[in-house]
Amino acid sequence: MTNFPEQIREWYFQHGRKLPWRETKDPYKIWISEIILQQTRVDQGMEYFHRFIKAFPNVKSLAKASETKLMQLWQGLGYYSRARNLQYAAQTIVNEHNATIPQTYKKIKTLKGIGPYTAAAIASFAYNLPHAVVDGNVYRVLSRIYAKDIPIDSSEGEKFFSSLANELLDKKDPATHNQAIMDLGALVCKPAKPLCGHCPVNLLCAAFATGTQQNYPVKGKRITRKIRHLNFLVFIRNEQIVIEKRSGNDIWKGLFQFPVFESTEPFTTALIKTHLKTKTQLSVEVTKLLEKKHLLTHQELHAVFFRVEFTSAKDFREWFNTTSYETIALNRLNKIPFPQLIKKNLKKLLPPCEY
DNA sequence: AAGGCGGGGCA
DNA sequence: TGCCCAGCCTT
Repeated sequence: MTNFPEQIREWYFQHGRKLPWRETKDPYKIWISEIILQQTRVDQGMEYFHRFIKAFPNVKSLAKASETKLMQLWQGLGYYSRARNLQYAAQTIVNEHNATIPQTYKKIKTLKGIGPYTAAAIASFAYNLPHAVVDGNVYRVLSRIYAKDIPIDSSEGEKFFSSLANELLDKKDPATHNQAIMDLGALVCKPAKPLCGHCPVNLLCAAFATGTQQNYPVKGKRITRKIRHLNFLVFIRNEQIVIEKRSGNDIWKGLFQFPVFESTEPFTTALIKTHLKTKTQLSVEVTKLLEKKHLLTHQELHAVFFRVEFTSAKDFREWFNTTSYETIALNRLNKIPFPQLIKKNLKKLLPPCEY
């Protein structure tokens, strides 16, 4: 296996991807790209990267950004805690590191949102330090080459593949080596239908030798989807619509939504009406606008949108003043960061209007 | 050690 | 539909 690094290095120079964050040694840009690319495909993250760097070209501008602006730039990318942690880390860098990104693996890893993978990525790409990256690509490549049955999502697996990756690492050029093994995973050693005929290390691969590529990597945990029923209430008055910001330890933290009631069973229009009457002591008209099933990795959301109308403006004001909701003009809705579930259905939910 | 966190692409 | 993606944080 001694020539593994040479083989993938050679292959990388010929077939590797040209990516904007590879054209620079600026640790800030590399950091941003790595956070965006956590659990995110390169294609999906590309535009976000450009917009983000344009809006926040350096650590200081990111540190002092408004939360809304931040979430707006992240809107649609998912895993929103990444954005909040990113800003938290930027503030740490400004306050404790003189606005300079730390230059050792250990110090980099103490920053919020930076784990073993991202610390190794920044350390190697920006400073050429000898730390092997271990991401989904690396797990797949190494587990196939060695036909290793240890589940990659166990602590034993993490330890095994991390130390293996570091043994194989080309210490003379860690940056290129790390890029090479990840590109090999992304372009050739793909999850389904790997292109083993084009693989520079197929003769070293135990899985290829036995035709068992599909058996690797081995995973232990199963994903189960939790079913939730979200009943969104659409209140509109005088070209204003009621919204609220999501908080707590739940999905979409920091994004906005319409007032919502969650239920264990589907809610009907009548149930919503009763529910509101108990809660507000006021009578309202309720009409169902739209039903949508929305899948997340770990949750199956059944969303129903209801239009709610108070019989009088006075009632609306009295009710509204007892809540912690906000209102926003309909024509300013595009400034508000919403989850994709809401963003994608705005046109169907609202009266014709310029948004 | 386990569970939670988005959204999109692909077979 | 299920799996995967340049993973990490909290409990």
